Amino acid sequence: MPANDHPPLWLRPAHGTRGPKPTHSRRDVAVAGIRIADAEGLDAVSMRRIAADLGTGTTSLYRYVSKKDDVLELMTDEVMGELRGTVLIGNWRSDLRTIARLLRQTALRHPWLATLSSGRSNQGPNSLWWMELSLSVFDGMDLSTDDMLANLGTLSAFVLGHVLRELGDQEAARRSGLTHEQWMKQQGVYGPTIVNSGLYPRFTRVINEAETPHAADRQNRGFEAGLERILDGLAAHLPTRR
Amino acid sequence: MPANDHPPLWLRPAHGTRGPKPTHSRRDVAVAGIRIADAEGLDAVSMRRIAADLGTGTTSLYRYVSKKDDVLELMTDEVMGELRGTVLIGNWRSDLRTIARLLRQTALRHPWLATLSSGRSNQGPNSLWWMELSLSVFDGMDLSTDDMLANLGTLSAFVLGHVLRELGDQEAARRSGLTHEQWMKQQGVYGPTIVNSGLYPRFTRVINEAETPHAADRQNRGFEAGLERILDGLAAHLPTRR
DNA sequence: GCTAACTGGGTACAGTGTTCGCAATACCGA
DNA sequence: TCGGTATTGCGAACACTGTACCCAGTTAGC
Repeated sequence: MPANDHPPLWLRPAHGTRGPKPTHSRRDVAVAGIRIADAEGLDAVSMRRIAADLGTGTTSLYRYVSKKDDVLELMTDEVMGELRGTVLIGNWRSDLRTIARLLRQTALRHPWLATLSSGRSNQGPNSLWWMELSLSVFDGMDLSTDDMLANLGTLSAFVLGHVLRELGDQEAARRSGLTHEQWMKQQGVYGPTIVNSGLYPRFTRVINEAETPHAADRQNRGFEAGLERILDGLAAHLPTRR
Repeated sequence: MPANDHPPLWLRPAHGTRGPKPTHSRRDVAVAGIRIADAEGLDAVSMRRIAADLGTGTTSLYRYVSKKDDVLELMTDEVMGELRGTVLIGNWRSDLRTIARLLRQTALRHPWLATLSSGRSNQGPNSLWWMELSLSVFDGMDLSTDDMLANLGTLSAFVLGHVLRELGDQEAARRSGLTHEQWMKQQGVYGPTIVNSGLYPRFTRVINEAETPHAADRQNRGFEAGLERILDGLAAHLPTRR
């Protein structure tokens, strides 16, 4: 058992009672990190950079946080705070749809969020609040906790996976300076090679037909379609009503 | 349009025809990277480390590859090669199930794979072959390419998302030196705080009931259950048979 | 055989996260 | 009111990272 040398972030008091009052707060650190990540990507978020934006010394940040991962956790939970105020109407299908859409929108607004929340699950107050709200969808239905978690897990796995692919496509298109259609059409100069090889007839067809109209909101429609299919699938195994 | 200073990996010839024969191959580099990543995690994969394992100079690697991202792409495609030889039986539901399971098993065997394939889509020959195989599931059904992509997208988004969560849980448990049950039960010493706060009654119930028997294969059952629900959902919108 | 292309690899540079030590500060108990 | 002590801010330093640049040695094509 490799004893953690640092106690978990959310257990440690934000600051002591003895010495001088801290100049900033954990929230300041999180907000600065979010601003940088939104504007320049997650890679631009470094301790030195955050400190510079905050106008403080680099290693002063370690008074608020014991490792960089803590900063990322703070950022994640701060963003999850944007979901506070969400109200559900009491119909599981409609509520799960709302949850999925809000999650996606938040993740698209902060393109680094999905990457971060891929791995570890956040324990911050806002994340816990969101978890609690999500669980409340099943209030009154007679489900085991395992079933509730399985349902939520399936849904959020879909949302997470879908958003990650959306963002991947966006970045690929952006970094080649092409629109989605142009990019699909020639796959970054690689397309012709794929087509000409003759090895991938079906994929070739996908490339060639990639110029359907209104492709701008293809992602939206793809998400909505997938979401409905998932809700259909869940419905088949859930009590009929509530 | 930020012109790419480096041509795409798969377009450049692996080596020239003029000078001395290269000592190693791209494949050697990929395999070395995979060995390191499997054994010590993705963070342990550095250019210096790969070079050391290969018994060559660090910067010599840049004869095979123009940036580290290329190495990661090579690693991904090499692993996708493990899926060659997959045979489908011609029933879409059964075939999609096979695809999802194989994808998950591969991603669990190489815990870094899901993280990598989150973002950009791989263009390597093995990845293309797998894409082609996946598309072949819909042979004979009369689907638009958009529908085919939407279906595959929903499925693979679920697999990716689910595997990422599995791996996240595994690592969280491993890094705290606890079993999944113990970890769920006390959330790394944080659980009691959550419970005592009284703010999260539903989540508290989840924590308290987290000690169901046979929890070892909970992930397996969760995956299979979610998978079937997704297939159910797809079935509702697909032509009846093939 | 000569030239041009190519490979191997050392050096160097600008970053990174994080530990350590020290001065300044402000609360707590006496 | 006055130490004593916990706490903050922060510069210096360390061990890393990816990779651009350079040069020597090697081989294929003309």
